[in-house]
Amino acid sequence: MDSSQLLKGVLDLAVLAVLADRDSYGYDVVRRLREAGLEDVGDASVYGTLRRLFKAGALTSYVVASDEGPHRKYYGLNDVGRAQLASSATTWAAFAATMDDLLKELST
Amino acid sequence: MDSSQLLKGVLDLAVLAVLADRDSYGYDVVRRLREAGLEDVGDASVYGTLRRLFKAGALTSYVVASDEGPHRKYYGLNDVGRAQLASSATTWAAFAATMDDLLKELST
DNA sequence: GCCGCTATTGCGCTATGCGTAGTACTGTGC
DNA sequence: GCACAGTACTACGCATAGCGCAATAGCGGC
Repeated sequence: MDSSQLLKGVLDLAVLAVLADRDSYGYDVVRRLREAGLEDVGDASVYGTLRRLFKAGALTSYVVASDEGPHRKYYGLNDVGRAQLASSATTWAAFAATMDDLLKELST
Repeated sequence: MDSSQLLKGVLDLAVLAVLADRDSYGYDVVRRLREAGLEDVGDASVYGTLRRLFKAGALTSYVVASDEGPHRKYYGLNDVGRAQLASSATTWAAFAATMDDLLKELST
């Protein structure tokens, strides 16, 4: 849980944040992240993150059939996920503030 | 130069920011980063980052003898480094703003 | 039947940050 | 004079994350 996790683990946070809004499936998570501004996220990264979070016990999962294509594997937050989201969000905020401080001194 | 670099490459930015203030050597960079709030940075990571940035042509380097220990390898920004700092800082700001937006929606 | 869109999985690559160990120089205390 | 702590750097190997790419598969339109 040190901030080093944050250095690479921002995707986890982003994915959790998206799922907090509502349950979603991989393809849709990718779309929503890109719409939110993370245009460079690879689909494989998101699928990997979802599987990792699920394996870590932070997500629920259920499959839903679709009329417009193959089945969709929905993911949703459970209590563990919500806790992780809250704690990661806090860590992120602190880290971002630290970085902003560091960069702010450039102008002075 | 996509934002994916940022996901892991924040250390580069932090190191460049510290060096922008004044020339410095590895051991000192570590100290200053920790004082700035990045308490968990490993020394090996910083040394590695410095060597990588130097190899990439973003830093100058010169050795200075010291009275209080072994020699110090000082690093300083050159034009390439300053350009990289500026561009990374911009990318970081955009990325951080995006993440903050994503997280802000949690409360609504 | 083929193409494009939706949707997921698997494999291998690379870079990064980290831990640990090792080298080496200085000043202090015994 | 030597062990030791603090300073300063290097080298080796590890784990992991995100990425690119290919494969699979269902659907609708031409």
